[in-house]
Amino acid sequence: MVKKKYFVTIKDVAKVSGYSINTVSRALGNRGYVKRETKEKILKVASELGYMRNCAASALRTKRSHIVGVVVVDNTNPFYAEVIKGIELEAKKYGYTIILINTDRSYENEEKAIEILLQRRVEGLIITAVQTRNDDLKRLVDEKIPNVIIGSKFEDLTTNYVCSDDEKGGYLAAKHLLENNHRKLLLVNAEKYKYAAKMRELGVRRAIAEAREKIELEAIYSKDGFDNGYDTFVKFIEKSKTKFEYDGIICYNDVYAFAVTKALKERGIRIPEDVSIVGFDDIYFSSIVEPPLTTVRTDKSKLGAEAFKILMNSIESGTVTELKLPVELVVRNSTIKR
Amino acid sequence: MVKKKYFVTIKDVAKVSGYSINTVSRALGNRGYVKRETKEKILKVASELGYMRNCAASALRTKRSHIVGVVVVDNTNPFYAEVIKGIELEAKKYGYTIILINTDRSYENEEKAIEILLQRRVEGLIITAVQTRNDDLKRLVDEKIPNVIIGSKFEDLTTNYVCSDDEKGGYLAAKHLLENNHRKLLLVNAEKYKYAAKMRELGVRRAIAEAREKIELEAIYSKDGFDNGYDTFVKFIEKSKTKFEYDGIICYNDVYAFAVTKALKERGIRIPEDVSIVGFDDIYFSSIVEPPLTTVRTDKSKLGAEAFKILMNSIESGTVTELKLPVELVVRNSTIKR
DNA sequence: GTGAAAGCGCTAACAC
DNA sequence: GTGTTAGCGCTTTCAC
Repeated sequence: MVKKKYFVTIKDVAKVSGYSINTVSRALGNRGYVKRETKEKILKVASELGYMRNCAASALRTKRSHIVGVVVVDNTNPFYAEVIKGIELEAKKYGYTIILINTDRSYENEEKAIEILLQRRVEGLIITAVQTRNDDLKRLVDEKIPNVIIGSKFEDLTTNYVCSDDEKGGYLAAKHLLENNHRKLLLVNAEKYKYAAKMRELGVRRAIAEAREKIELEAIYSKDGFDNGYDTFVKFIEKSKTKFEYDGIICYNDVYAFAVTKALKERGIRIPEDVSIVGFDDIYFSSIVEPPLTTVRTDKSKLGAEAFKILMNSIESGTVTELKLPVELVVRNSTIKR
Repeated sequence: MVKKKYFVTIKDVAKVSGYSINTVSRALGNRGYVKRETKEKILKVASELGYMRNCAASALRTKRSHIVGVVVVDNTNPFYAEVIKGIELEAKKYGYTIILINTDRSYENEEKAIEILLQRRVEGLIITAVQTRNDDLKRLVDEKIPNVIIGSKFEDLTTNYVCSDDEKGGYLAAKHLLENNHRKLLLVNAEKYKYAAKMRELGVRRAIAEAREKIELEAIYSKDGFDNGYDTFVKFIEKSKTKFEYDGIICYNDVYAFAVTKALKERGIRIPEDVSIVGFDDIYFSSIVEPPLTTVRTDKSKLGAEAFKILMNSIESGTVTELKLPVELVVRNSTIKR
């Protein structure tokens, strides 16, 4: 057995300093009236003894854990990774820490994650939802447990939301291609049940509807991830026996764009000479790949930071906020004028 | 003020079920003797009332928080992201959760992170160290707080370590180039104070020492990250007025390799025709970029999972473990026979 | 098998 | 300003 480390308690500090437990508690907690020199003496003793406050104990007493739960689909996804970073950094400023749980895209895991976090008495939850079901989230809302959903929205659920302006993003992507004389577009979208997929497609279609000329648009839908995107796209282009005829492809996100790029390159189709590609998110690697990817930039760490702030507000004052962060088109070399 | 949510306690369950607090506790905790039907009754009441155990309370009582602290340099770095995922997944299996803190490469932040986590009474810490100083880690070891260090090693610190076989990796990378008739090598390494950088270079030099022919090797050192790697490399090649003359480049990791690739492409130097490039880590994007990167694969999520298991052992039995995970050369198209 | 009582480390209410 | 007391929700002796 490892030699158990015993921590110094305020009781120890009280004994050594000669003050009562209570006075020590107040001195250490910067709260209530304590004579300045008393406080200094206590602080000195505390630091000499190596006192370290026990958060579990004070959480139990005050009913505030200063922990928030963060539930994401996959922390290795560059998008979520940035979001997490934003949350963590902001939380630090408020004296909060985060417990992170991955759901790996499974509703059951999401449910379990929430359960675990509630047992830990997190003060609130920030969730990037799996989106296949949302009973677990409904329950959160019903039980008035502060939460904010990042990146999606449920019509049947009134709660805090933070997302990017996906519709606008889709619009900008399509507009960019149209302005550069693309006429046959392909949308490689994520599955339709996803809120962001729906909104991005809506934006794309709005841009097309606004166009004076006749624009062709085809849409295909793929499960998440590079491999799924690749497979879906390859199947699609191999099904149509004719030569690849689109002059512009809008992808659900940058990872999809990488997958599409790979498939095209393998078939000798050049980017951007033969076909332009637009991504979404502007993850780190999008500026590095060849050709650098034109994409709709979302502010991922801000998404996280804002989510945290909104959560704090919700905890303090029960406010309900829906925030839509602006997006921005970043033109690089994967698109060209036709 | 938000309507405070009150949680059901075992006291409530006791009152409703008619049993004592204690019996309820035992029934719920699967511990001690409880008659089967009593237990069933209690479980039923608990679930009806929506009872949810308060971890903070039991942690206070049992002195086991079932939380481990995870301190990383940057959770968005694809390498660390995978490590975190490995830790989190393994922790879940053991009924543990993780609190994540980024240090952003600052020793002060690392120190603060550890302090915060100890206040939360985590049972142990898993740390990817900043490596510029290690007094904070020494203190952990001195105070017998279970910890494991991932990816580096301090000669003056006896504790648990998990890392990849960096020396072997460097060796494999260099060997691969040598076997393919490369004769003028460049090593674009990380800063020398980093353990992994040192070991990888050692491996590279061992391979060269074993070679029968005369091999030229130059080494340059760069701070971490794509931009730093790019700047350092560009400065290096622009300093030497002559034409770029290396036929093989070994990079500290894949991100460095991407940076080098970019700089070379911009100068019309072709990969692999003019120069071969080898990376390290095999992060997700290495197989996607053009050309797909030859690299030394490390098992990142396993690094995390093993670290967690070792931490558990250390907590339970005070064992001290040093684990070196095997690496493997993944040959792709960025290297070629000369 | 079950219950009563004490206490983990801390904070809050109320005396003094 | 400071001390006394009670109690957060749980587990752990130790009776019965």
